[in-house]
Amino acid sequence: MQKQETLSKNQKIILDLIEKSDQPLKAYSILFDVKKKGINAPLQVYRALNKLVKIGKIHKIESRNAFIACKNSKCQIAKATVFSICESCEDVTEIHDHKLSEHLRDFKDNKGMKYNKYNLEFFGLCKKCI
Amino acid sequence: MQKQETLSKNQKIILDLIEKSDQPLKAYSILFDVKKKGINAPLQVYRALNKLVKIGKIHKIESRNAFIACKNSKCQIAKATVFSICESCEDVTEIHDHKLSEHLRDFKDNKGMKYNKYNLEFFGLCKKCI
DNA sequence: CTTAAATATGTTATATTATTACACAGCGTT
DNA sequence: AACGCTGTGTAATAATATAACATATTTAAG
Ligand SMILES: [Zn+2]
Ligand SMILES: [Zn+2]
Ligand SMILES: [Zn+2]
Ligand SMILES: [Zn+2]
Repeated sequence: MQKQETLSKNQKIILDLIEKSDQPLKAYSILFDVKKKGINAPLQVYRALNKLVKIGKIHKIESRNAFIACKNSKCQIAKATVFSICESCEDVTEIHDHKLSEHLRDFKDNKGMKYNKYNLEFFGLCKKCI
Repeated sequence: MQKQETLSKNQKIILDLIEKSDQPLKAYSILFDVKKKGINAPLQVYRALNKLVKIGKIHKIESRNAFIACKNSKCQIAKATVFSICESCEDVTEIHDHKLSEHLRDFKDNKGMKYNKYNLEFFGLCKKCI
């Protein structure tokens, strides 16, 4: 809650909207929804989104070009994200699995690369859609 | 090599191009390069790309909207991809790590979801860029 | 061999996603 | 006051991807 206070007007408006949705929102759908609040241009949305991603308040679902709020209060994990995505209903859930996180955090390739971030997306069918 | 034979003309042209590059190519850069071969429209490129992704000859790097050839001869793993991406020079490498693959293959969430695919992207700095 | 289904092609137009460029405002530091 | 930093507003445009339609080619079945 400490960073929340420092958000700007546009950032707050857009974060509020994303947090109210339990599913990912697309940039232009966000734009449509916030026009009534005086945000008129794509760039205003993208600027806020970029900032919110950067500080870990939201995550981008890369395979869907959509943005979802992070529910994890201790989210220093903007840099370590795992999602499950239903390919039928498009339901997206953020996964927090300690064991999996450990494995990913500790992963070393054989090229001497230094990792500071990862994003993992699982695809399949959710309970409802099986 | 058995599936290669069944590729169509456009699919072959585009796969050849991608295989000659060791780095991911973007759709419109592919389009530019294959114009001399009579492929004139984005849709012709995207159709070939979609097919090649589907049969595992290439993979899409989701965070970059780019396509890279799969070098793994036994690539039934179109549905289980891991990449390392250098955020400085944008070098991309496909990772085949047995242990990691096992963990990902065996991963079960607590929602009863049935996975059939995953994509993992590691970000950081490669040896050259550190 | 004929027919039907499935796959691929070519073309035009359009939708969707994202950034560049420019002008300026507010705030804290020096 | 001058500067750096972050944010805003606006217009224009770039980059990525798909819809819709007409036609051709390959494959599989009858
Ligand atoms: Zn999160
Ligand atoms: Zn579902
Ligand atoms: Zn591969
Ligand atoms: Zn590098």
